[in-house]
Amino acid sequence: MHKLKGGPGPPVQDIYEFSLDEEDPKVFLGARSARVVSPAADYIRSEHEQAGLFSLPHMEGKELMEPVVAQKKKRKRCGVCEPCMRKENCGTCANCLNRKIGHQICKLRKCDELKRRKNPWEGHPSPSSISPSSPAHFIEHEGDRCRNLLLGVSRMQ
DNA sequence: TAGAACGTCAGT
DNA sequence: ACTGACGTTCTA
Ligand SMILES: [Zn+2]
Ligand SMILES: [Zn+2]
Repeated sequence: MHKLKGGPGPPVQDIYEFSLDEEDPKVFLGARSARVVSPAADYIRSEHEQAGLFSLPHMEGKELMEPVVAQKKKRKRCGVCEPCMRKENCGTCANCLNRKIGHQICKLRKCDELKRRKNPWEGHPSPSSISPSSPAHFIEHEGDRCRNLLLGVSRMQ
């Protein structure tokens, strides 16, 4: 509801929903239409269909929910970092300029947490070393920073 | 390795 | 259905 239109009132702070489930890289059947990415299953299904071995369910316009699971849940912006609090896009950065095909948020508004944090063991983002001077603990607790800030525990550093 | 393009998710 | 934006893949 009330989104916080062009109100001069600073109090309202686009609070974002905080799902306590930081990351559930496992079972998350959230996909709207179960577009589960199971290459194997998909492949097999296709093969069978094309081979005429069977003609997939005739479920009234419903796609079958594959049990295969997976599909990493998308992370959401923290909502408290500087970029996150920016209210409008610059309109001049590369992302703003090719929003139509780039599908990316304005560079000035890209959440700091989303820029960093991407489990090193997960994807490419491996700058050779995760922070030259940052004990693992820091990184581990880094995530709590935002939450704490929201909770009013801005007693850090 | 950064940036562009694309696929897809997720909120309205 | 539309639209914004994250994640992955492709490309220079
Ligand atoms: Zn911009
Ligand atoms: Zn943020």
